[in-house]
Amino acid sequence: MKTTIYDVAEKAGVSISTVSKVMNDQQVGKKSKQKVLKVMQELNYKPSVLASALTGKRTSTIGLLLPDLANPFVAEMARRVEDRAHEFGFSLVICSTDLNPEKEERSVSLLRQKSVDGFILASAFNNRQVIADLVDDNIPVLLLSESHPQLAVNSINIDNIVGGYQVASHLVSLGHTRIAVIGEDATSSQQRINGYKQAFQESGLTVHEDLIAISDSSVEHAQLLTKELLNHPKRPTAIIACNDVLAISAILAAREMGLDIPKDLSITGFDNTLLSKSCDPPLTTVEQGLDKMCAQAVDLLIEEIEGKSTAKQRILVLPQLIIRKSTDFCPN
Amino acid sequence: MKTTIYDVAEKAGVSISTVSKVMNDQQVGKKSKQKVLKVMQELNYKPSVLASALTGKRTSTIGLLLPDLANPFVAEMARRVEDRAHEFGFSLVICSTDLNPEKEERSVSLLRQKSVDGFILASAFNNRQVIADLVDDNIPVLLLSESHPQLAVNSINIDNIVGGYQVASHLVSLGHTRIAVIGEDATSSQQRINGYKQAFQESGLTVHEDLIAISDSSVEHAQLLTKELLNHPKRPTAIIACNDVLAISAILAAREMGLDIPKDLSITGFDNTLLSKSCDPPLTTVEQGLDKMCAQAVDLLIEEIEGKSTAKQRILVLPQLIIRKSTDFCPN
DNA sequence: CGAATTGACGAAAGCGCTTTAGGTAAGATA
DNA sequence: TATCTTACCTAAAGCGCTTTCGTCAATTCG
Repeated sequence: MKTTIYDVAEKAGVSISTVSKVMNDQQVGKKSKQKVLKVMQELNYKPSVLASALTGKRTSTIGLLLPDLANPFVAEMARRVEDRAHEFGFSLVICSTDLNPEKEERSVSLLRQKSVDGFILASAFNNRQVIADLVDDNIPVLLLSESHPQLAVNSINIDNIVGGYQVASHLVSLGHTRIAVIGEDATSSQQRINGYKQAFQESGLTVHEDLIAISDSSVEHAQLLTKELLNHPKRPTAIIACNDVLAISAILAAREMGLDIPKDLSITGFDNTLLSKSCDPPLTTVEQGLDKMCAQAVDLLIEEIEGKSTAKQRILVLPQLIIRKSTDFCPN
Repeated sequence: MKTTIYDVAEKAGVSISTVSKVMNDQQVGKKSKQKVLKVMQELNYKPSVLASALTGKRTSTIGLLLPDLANPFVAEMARRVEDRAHEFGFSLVICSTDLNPEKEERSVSLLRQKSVDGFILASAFNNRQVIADLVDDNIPVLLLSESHPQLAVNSINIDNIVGGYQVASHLVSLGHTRIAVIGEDATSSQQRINGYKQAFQESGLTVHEDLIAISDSSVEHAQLLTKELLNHPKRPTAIIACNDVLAISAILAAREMGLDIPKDLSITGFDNTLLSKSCDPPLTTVEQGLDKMCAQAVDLLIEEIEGKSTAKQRILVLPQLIIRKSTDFCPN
């Protein structure tokens, strides 16, 4: 039998209200307070979050929704969010959505039943209606590394357009003109692609829409798409992948076709994950200030949860190009 | 204001007990049942997990503790556990412990306050006392990919000995007789090394203890050790690394010494991570059957949570050798 | 046709906590 | 001494749900 507030009250010879007040730092006589604290110690009493949440207090739990926890970049983000959340005594319930709008809805609905205090939607979240409902119902939400400009929601993001622009400019400066892109069905990919297009246009190059492919984020599919891109009558000399995992898939596919990276084909990633350093060759990629972003995200959400927040914010962080060995001059 | 069971009851013209019974599939007259269901629909009523848990039901939440969510291998595990848990309507609260016994304790304590239904301790968990307490308090626990033979706890693991044996046998069958090993200071490495020794003895080969090195798991140290091993007066023709990261470090080190993999030196990994496919050359390694392990883990834990479980089990899963390009016949 | 059985339903207690309203004893005021 | 304040503390209601128990009407049987 778990020890309850009643056990403490009885053993300390006070009423449960007094015990409750001690726990919540409300006015209590010094003597009673000491006694109660001592008994709590002795009984190793831990109040039930369930019960206290039922009476209107927080659960100190936040729901973290992300596309796929198995994606190293996403996992890294989750870890950082987790650390910051723990600092405030919050825990994380994590759900992978696979970018599937129904899963997204189910997860949010489930977590709402479990009374999480707020949500962080990280990396990508497609079901806009669900977000809107959350906002309507006054449940704190924050978009991390994902944006829905239509919605009045706190969000914190890297500037994906700049990121795409940086990568594309880098390749262009190496002499590439036929550059393929492989992205995911997510806003961030779209924005990165837009940046790429801008860089192209600025350099007076034409964008070939048939060199832009959208993967469903499985490794197999990405490889398939890569091969298709490389079989294009006028084979591209570089591929911009919208994240590191896609980039690695592309490397594998290219290698299977007998191509040397970066001699025959330059490939760039995005996110600067662990993978990008340890793969062969190490990836040229884009670093997001993940650490700061995640911390800020948690801070902002918790502020909103605790009702201290002012107006909604939309924060943009600037990315940074990291040049490694997967890009080289355009062959011939 | 969230809609509660009272709202439903009132609108349906029945008592809250009837509504509750409908939700819990207890005997209720057909007419009332239809009516209640309809009203629940209309009001989009979702019962509060908090409230129902307070009256003795499950929270349908399990605590997943792991060393570091940012580690891709661990994250992959987490994802699989998550998927299986979701199938049963359970969610996951995830905590990284960094193998720090105090963090381990804090996390468990916090999650207990939040009334999770059970715990999965994955990959590694050092604070044995905490596990013992959990067992004493009859809270379901399961060790995944980690074992504490002293404790009567459900656990599920790969058979590391067999894994080591498979790898060593493979190399022996390729004609190698001087095989070095590089592992970490962990039970799993020890067991893998034992398997290697068994394979050697069975083949009538002698184990040279001076060809076994233990790395502190930093990439640099692993490379240093590799070089030392390769500078041994009688240079080994193969290296067994106890995980993929170590294997890749070894590859890099060997390459720096001008050796060709696998012509001059065969190298094997362990875990069959993404890395092992994407590195050059792709690693011969050992697949753990993660998918099945994780699913089984969840199944077992939930059985225990629902009280359907019989005795505690200790399950060993057999690993599978994956032969890629990093191993070849013994030179000369 | 009366008695016994059965099924449907609701009143109410209880889960562990917070919070409000109110009571009591001690000290302050005059 | 009589009246007012404070300072502490508690009883009790309430959060949203489950569950036990009792009531009542419909059904069955002798």
